[in-house]
Amino acid sequence: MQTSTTEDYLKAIFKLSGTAKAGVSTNSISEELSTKASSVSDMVKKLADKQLVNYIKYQGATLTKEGEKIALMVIRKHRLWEVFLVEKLKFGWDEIHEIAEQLEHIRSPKLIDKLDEHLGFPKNDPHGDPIPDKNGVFPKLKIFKLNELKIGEEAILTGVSEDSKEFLRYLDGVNLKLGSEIEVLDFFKFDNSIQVKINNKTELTFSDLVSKNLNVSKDH
Amino acid sequence: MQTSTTEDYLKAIFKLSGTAKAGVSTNSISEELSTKASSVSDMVKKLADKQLVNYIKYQGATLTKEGEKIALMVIRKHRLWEVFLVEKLKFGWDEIHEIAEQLEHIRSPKLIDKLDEHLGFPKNDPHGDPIPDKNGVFPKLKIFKLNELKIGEEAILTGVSEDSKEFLRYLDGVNLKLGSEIEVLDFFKFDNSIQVKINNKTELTFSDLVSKNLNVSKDH
DNA sequence: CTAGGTATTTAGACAACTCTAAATTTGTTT
DNA sequence: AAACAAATTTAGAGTTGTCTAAATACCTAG
Repeated sequence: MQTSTTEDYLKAIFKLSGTAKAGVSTNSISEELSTKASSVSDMVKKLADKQLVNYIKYQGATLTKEGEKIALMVIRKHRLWEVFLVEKLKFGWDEIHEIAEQLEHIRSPKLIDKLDEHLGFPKNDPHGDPIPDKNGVFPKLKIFKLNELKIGEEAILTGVSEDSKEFLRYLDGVNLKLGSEIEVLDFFKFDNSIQVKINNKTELTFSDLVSKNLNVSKDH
Repeated sequence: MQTSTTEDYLKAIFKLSGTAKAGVSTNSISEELSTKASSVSDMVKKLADKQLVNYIKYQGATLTKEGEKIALMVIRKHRLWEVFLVEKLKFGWDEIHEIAEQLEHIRSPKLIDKLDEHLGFPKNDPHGDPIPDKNGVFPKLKIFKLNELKIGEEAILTGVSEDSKEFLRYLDGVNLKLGSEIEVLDFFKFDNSIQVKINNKTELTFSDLVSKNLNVSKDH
């Protein structure tokens, strides 16, 4: 059975593997986990001993099948707990991350399956990120950035990339929620701002920065 | 901020303080926590450094005000999570202890208050044990053993002393639940068995062993 | 009141993880 | 290709909590 530190490392490596296919660098892991590179070096060696990562000195780490499986289960737990915190306990989007960081390490397969059921088998967490199923499969529906849409297209908000408190509060302020419908009315090339209509009611304009951080899926 | 090991020690000392007013012995703590006496000796010294227990060599430990406060909060969390597991996730009585042992260490005051609210501010956990309120106050209502009642008295089941799986399954089998009403019909001195009527419907006889392990409170 | 057994504490070591400081590798730049 | 900077690894040590084995204190029976 692995410790919660092990789970944190695997999760970090999984997250950082997203973009690059090469090994994840020691430095990037240390940054992700707020530790020192030397600690990472040590730990990654130990994870390799346990067959959870592949590691070649100076060339970074990748997850093994087993390591990836564990990472996916931790992510599943994290996201399901986030749904619980928002849907059942009425927490705000911006308060749940640190609590879920703790809850994700609770060990009980039965617990997580019952939680999943209790929540109605949600497909996405409150940030719109997909929740792996019990076999570790992601229900991937294609996600766009709002600024990638064309004029006239409609989409629904499925998540945000940036999750600083300020940003989430701003969204709350303009009454934009997960599942809100967004229609692209116009696009201003000179500053890349975008004019939208929300839920067929409110018209407003987002800066480039905002629209880049809104994840949407096209309205079937 | 204390580690979860610290919380385990404080909880154990609190539990063991229940009966005796003298210091809790090293040996009893080591038994309660399944560690060695030498480890306890070490740890208790450290807890004393942190002002969480009073400790005199060879005379055992007692909780300080601060130590007791922490112990009560851990117990509060443990019992609230137990209620959650049974009421919301539909776990059986006999499956929840080890999961709650993990959940009790989640650190977030806001979480536990919201959970309390979500559950409707329960006064007792699924075993009938009282849940300390957010100030650490126990809602103590007097609890009797079933075999302490007199013929003709009525009471409701508030908990069990013995919580082995076998015992809990037995109770399930005879459809006895928390809150069930129990009326004492007769008492047989020769083997101390007791005849009762449950919920004004079913009549049955409990052995001495069973009735000793059923905690009830008198029906107002 | 003393011998012997039990409870407790000390001493020394280990496992998991962390850090700082120093050494080494890699890769870039001229 | 040499030299420098950045990234990475190694060495050595600290923390928390655990253990075994040995030493010590306590207590009770004779």
